[in-house]
Amino acid sequence: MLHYIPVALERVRGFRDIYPEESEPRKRIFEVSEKAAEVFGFRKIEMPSVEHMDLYRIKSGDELVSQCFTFRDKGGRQITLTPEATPTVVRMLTSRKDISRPVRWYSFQKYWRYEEPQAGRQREFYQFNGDIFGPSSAEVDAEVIGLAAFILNNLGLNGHYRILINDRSIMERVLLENGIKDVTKAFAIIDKFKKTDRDQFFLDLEELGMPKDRVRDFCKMLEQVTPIELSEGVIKNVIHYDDNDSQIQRFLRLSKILPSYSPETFFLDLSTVRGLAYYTGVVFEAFDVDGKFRSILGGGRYDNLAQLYSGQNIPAVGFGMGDAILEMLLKHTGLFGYDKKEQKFYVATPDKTYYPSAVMLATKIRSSAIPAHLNINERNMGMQLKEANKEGATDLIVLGKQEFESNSLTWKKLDSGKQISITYDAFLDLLAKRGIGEVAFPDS
RNA sequence: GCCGGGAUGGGGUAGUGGAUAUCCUUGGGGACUGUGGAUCCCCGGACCCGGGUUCAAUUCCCGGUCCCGGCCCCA
Repeated sequence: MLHYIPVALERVRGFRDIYPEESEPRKRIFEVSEKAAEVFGFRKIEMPSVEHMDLYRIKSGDELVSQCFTFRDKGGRQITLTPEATPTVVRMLTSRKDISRPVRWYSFQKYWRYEEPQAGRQREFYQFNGDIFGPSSAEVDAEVIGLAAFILNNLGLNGHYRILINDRSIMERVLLENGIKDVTKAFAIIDKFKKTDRDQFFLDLEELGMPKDRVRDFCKMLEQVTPIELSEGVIKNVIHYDDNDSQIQRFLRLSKILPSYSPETFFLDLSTVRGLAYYTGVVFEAFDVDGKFRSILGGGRYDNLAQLYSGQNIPAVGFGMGDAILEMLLKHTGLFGYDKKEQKFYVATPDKTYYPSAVMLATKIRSSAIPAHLNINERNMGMQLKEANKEGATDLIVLGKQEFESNSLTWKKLDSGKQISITYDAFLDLLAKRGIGEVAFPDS
């Protein structure tokens, strides 16, 4: 007697089952992102699902460490499921000294975080990651940010999102000019600007040393979101610089390049600073235009991280993009579909005696990369027709006694109902000739 | 880790301190042994778990679990 234990079959909290209805549209996210990265010249890397805990202790705070899925291996080492890509990518890069630069790498894999699940946040998620290591020009920044936009545009999201851009090195100077000493702390506060109550925000800034009479103007400045090509006007108002100021010139150059990747997509937003401590230059974040969701992707320049891990000085810029918000946004905008209308055969067998011949035929069709279903149940012809429709077949082949004896096939288009008889060899001929398209139906 | 709201077949739901728990859908089978998505018929399938109150709990109370959302955080 078999007993079943219902409790043991429950899904683990924060993890999700993905059925074909979801998995198929999701496939588009992966295909589009990876294809985009490849046409930009990025090459794919694959990373382990586990790392030594110490890899994250080096650069991250207790927060991240406390969110890790950790365990001890049989040798007592502390191991964790990877919570993010960057440390591993940097580890992989610095442990190989023979790789020529610039290095363009992308990856798209699973990560784990032990935190409370909520909208767009699970304990297991996929993240796309794209980075360029080596040169640190504005052109490199632009290429990475351009890739982010290219992916979203190719998913059909053009006009549904915008990418907010800022530069931390410039912001740092702005803050210093406004009397703030602890810049890191200020970044953390500004990062929450959009969520914080205005009066509280004023107090926080004053506490960090900003004179009372500056606070209001500073706030106004943070509220502005300006098309990136108009950056110069904004920057002139917030900081003193001359023509030899390389940081400023670099950012202005970036703002001239970006619109060529995608017009009306990029905006200067001084309140975008990102919470992470290790960003050193440009930072950026993509949001849906309605502001309904959390950020779709985020990244920036992190020139010091390789130094921290290995002593090597390797400038870097990159971004990460999770699957969850993207999926929510695609659903919201009606773009979460995958109706690839491709040809699909159903091979019906009124008489199971000839089933082996049907298999041979299906194998020929399948070898041409066209899906073919076989009638693997005991069913009468009526049921087989119904099943063919249900499975989304476009074409029906009948292979029974009549066909077998005359060395032919009955071929029916399911949308029009048109039906012909064709010799087996003629069909194979059409199959062999089909190029990229469908197997042509000889319309009389 | 903290806060709020939930939980009835696979999905969506109705309802109840007591009797065979409602309806729709999905799924399986048939009407239909060589040709259509329809229709009709039949079948399967649920009160999250544990404790308490009660003669009696799916219903009321408490705890847990999970789900949804928020906080923290956002690499």
